Amino acid sequence: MPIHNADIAAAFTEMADLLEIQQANPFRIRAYRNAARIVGELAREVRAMVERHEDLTELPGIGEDLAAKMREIVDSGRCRALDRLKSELPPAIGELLRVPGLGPKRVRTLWHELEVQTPEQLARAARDGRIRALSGFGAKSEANILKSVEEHLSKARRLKLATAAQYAHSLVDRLSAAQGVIRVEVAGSYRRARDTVGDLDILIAARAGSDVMARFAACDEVAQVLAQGPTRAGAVLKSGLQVDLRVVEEAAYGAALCYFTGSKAHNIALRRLAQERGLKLNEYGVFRGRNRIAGDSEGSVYRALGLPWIAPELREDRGEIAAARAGRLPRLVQLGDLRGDLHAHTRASDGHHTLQEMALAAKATGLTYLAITEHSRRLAMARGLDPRRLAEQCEEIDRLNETLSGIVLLKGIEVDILEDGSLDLPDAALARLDLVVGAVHSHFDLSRRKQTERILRAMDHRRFTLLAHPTGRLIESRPPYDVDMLRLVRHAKTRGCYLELNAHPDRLDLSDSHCLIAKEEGVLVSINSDAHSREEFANLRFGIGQARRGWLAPADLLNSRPLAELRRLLARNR
DNA sequence: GCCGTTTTCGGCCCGACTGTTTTCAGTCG
Repeated sequence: MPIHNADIAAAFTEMADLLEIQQANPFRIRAYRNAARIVGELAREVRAMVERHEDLTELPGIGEDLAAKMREIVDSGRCRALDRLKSELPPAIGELLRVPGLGPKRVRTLWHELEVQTPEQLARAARDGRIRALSGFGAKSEANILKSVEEHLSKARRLKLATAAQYAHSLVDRLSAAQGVIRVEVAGSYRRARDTVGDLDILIAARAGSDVMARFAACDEVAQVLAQGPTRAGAVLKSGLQVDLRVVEEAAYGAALCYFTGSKAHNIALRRLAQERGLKLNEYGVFRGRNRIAGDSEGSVYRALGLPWIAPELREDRGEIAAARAGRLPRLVQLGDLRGDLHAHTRASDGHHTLQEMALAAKATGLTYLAITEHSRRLAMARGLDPRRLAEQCEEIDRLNETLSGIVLLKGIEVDILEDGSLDLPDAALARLDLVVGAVHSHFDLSRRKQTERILRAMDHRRFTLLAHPTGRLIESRPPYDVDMLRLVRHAKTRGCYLELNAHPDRLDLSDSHCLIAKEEGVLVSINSDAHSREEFANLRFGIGQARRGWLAPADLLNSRPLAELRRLLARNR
């Protein structure tokens, strides 16, 4: 089986877990965790780099040792150092570190004293009352551990960004109304627009004596308060979502926002930068000795470190600090940069509104053109169009365009890419369309080679313009199909076609790192809603968030172009 | 284990909260 970056990342994470339980040098552990993150987010396949004898130590955080381990994993599928560690420790003990409240020390104690090696054994030990007798533990710890391990076993999943947004809005409204509150903002991975969030981090600037903490604890959504101090609190909502609250004075708001937004890796890099300049950065500000020299706004914090402000979506320690230093941060795309949307459905297939209703909704969203792209006949479930119905819709669009103002409908199709890479409609049916959006809706489990070649072949079709949701993933429910994205991107470049960033919050496909590949290879991306109803144009904002995480600027997009330029770009490969 | 406009050795981010601790260790973010 070929080795993918995720396999290497998993091996390094396991190394870190096991080393942590062995109480190895914490910086060595960090090096493995850091490497796991770097490899996991890497746009290019390590396997391909090894085959081309590229120098892996060029990657940040990868030195001679880790490079050798990466080569070993690629070549043999194994890592002897990891095997050795696994032979010294119970095989699955790293899993215990995932239980909240347990760190390496406690896991080690539980293992040595009670022979606990799995979450199931941990739950049993807690129920039997054996944990409270251990030194450093007590009845309260035992109860907490039981609760967390039971939750862990029932698998608390991450929430999709759009779902978290609903809870976030309601909490922010509630907390804003508390006495003495000046500002409220959701920070964390939510603010960085990650596609899923594990918890909500809410930051509040408040005057002394504010009752916001008490208000928070008394919110009716709160199921359980986990921790509560004067400046910090944590709670679990009835929905299962965890919320962490932090209250700061106004003068420290910017530093706290920065700290609470993360990512952790970005924060560490910033603090190191502060150190180099003889400064100290914490959540209260930037300090020279005891003097706070910045902290009321994020801008002041970055300025004190000699940097321009960095957008939250870039704060992943993926080169943004170096780019900021060099004055080379991209001007990230914003919702207002979108001129149109190239993927939407109506009642003709599985949408809920008429052509006219969709056109007016798109116009109200601020768009100037909208491509109607129904499913093709193979997707019978979605009432996919055959050539006759497609021709009828084209005529209807022509008629409607004569009456519309401020918005132009484009004629398109979301045609199925069949298993062999051919398209689900004949050439003649596609010929009169403004664009042909191709999509994979079946045979998700082909081998990487077959899946890749299937899509390459579809791109070879002279009418093909845009690849919809390129990996087919459904967040938290269906993994992406196995495909060589770099090859797809390069082929799109030579064929003069484009890639979609599907903005539906269940998809967000292209992902952020795939956007980076497209940008580097010079292939334009179209951020499309895939709207099946008028309301779903609002999803475009999630696509914008993902595009910003992928460093995309307006110039990297297809649908930031005015209609005339778009038409030229669509015609390029005809 | 990585890294280097002081360095190939000696650093490596910083603080809050909990529980069990009588002064702090462990965990978390």
